[in-house]
Amino acid sequence: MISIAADLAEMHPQTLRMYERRGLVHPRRTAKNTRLYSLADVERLRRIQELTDLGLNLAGVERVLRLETELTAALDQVEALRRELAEVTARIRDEVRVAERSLRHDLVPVRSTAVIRIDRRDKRGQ
Amino acid sequence: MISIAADLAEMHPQTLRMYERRGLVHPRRTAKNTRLYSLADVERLRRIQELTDLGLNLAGVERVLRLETELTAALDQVEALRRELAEVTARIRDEVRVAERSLRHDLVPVRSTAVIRIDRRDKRGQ
DNA sequence: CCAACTGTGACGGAGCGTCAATGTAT
DNA sequence: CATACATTGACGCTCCGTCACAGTTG
Repeated sequence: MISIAADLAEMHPQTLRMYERRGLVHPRRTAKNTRLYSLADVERLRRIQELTDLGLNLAGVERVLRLETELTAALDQVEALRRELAEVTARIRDEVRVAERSLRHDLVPVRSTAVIRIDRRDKRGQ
Repeated sequence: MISIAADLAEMHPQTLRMYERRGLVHPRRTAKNTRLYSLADVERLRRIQELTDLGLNLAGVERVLRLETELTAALDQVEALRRELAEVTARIRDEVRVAERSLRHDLVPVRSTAVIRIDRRDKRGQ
């Protein structure tokens, strides 16, 4: 299995063994100690090659890979929070509109203070 | 100025010059071409030393530093969004409470539908 | 003239990829 | 027996930190 993984990643098998020894990849092992590389492993190997081609050290590659995962996680979190915030603001706007309409229609003889207050919040919320 | 910077960073002046040539640090220059290191530069030098002590390549150091700034920016953004979201939810809760109170106090003979609708939103909002 | 800066060139150690040798299982 | 895997040792190449030398400036 290491030969085809090396072929897919365009690297020497020895290099793959070295990377495993350094803890950069963790291929599965068969019962008879043969390395088994998953497609994710091969993909990681290609990523390692990109970084080493840029002149990166193996230690640097390791740290960069870890930082990249942290960064993508943080960016995903930013995206999720953005969506949540947009959803909440949209909901409050609908909320205000519904409340306003119900007040206007159902409670015609109301004192105008409550309605005015809600209107101001709506503008500020944008 | 390079000598005291090297002393503060516990590195050889030649190393500092090399780092500048590689673009890792950008010390200011005096009129007569002498390097001037700010405290931020020295701090960056110490960070570089930490990474190289971990076995990092210079290319790796460069990339790691860039990734770290991106990561901290993303984390700061996460923090800001979190705060904003908390603020918005808190404001909508106050909003509902104020509206509810004004309805209860000012408009006693109201049809109860509007009040009930607002109450449900408040619980869901948590 | 000395001290400290600038630059460039060279040397030694370490990391890394590859090759070679040897052993084992299919 | 041939093939593919495993491990280990050794060889070059490059990177990097340091030293050495030469030129400027205060």
